[in-house]
Amino acid sequence: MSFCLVRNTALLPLVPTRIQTISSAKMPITRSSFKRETPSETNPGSEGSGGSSVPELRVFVRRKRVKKTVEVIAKEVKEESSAQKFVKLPDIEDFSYSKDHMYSQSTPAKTVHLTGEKSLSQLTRKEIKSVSLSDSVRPPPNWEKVLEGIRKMRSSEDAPVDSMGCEKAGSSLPAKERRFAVLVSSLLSSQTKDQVNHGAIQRLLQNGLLAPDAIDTTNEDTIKSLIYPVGFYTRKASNLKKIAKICLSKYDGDIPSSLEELLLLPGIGPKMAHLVMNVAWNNVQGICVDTHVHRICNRLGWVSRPRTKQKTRTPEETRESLQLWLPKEEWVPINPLLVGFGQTICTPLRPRCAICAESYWFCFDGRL
DNA sequence: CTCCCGGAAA
DNA sequence: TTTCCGGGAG
Repeated sequence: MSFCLVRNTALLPLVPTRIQTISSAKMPITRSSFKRETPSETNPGSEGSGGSSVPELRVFVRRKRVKKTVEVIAKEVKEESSAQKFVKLPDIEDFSYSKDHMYSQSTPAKTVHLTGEKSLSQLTRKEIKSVSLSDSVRPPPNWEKVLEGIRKMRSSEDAPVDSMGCEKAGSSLPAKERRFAVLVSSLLSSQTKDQVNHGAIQRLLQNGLLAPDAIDTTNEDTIKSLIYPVGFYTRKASNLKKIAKICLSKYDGDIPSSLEELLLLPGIGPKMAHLVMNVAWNNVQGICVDTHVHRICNRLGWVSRPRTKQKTRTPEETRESLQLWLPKEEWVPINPLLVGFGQTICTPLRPRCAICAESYWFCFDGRL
């Protein structure tokens, strides 16, 4: 079953396959551009969320009018016929699902922005060839039950991430300082045990060095010795200085507020950038996928390489695959949940399947 | 794919 | 003693 957004954010089932052509007129495309179907008598609501599909929104764009968009489209889906290239449409504002409406049944699970100059809502009908919904991406069966089981296991066992996670950094500070603290904590936390990172942050804080101007004027060796023994402290000390300088010169002492700008900072890659967006800016651009999330999602069979059943090979692949079906309200909590689970039970080596409530039924990898 | 690094576990 | 754990960068 597919779903489609119509006016007033009502989410109604669509007939199974369909490409709707939007012709004529010059109005921007809106929710009401989608053909609306009344709920069918085949009780669409009774399906469990595990069985329902995630609509994959495809927009076919006319080639000449929107050059940049077409480039992106062509890059994403090479095997489509040259006549009709499409882009999977992610999280465009106008098309996001209303949170309180049938969220568990159908999920937007879209994150990649249309990277062209225009968002979907800015395209005119002339520029759009057609819009369709397909049901090609299905959430894994029973994912909600599995998640619930993991939550139960987590609530009875303490993981390092619970007390030391870097999202706790500087929680008592004013907003701007807090954001910087989160950024620094994220930077230091990579390749580092949570306790060690926590200690380093405390030492920086005690020395008043959790601020860009202070770091900028402090000797690199001093910083180095304060953050020791976090992993790769030498590189991190120098990255910290560079980041402080960038924050001061380009962002008025604040931290960058977009994913792209965060990624430009030395030592900040996709994992940390998403974490900082989530925690510091409270702006969910994507799932923060670290090695635990990567490993566990593959063990559970929750992610795969596009159009295959193969495991994903990198955290980035996992993130994209997971975002295709996981409801957005789970994007933030999934990280601490699975990290803790991965630290204590579903460990990379010798996972404790015997005490894992889910291993018998659901786990494909650490199976007994 | 390799390197960066310290500490913990095997 | 060796192996593993953690992201990013070249």
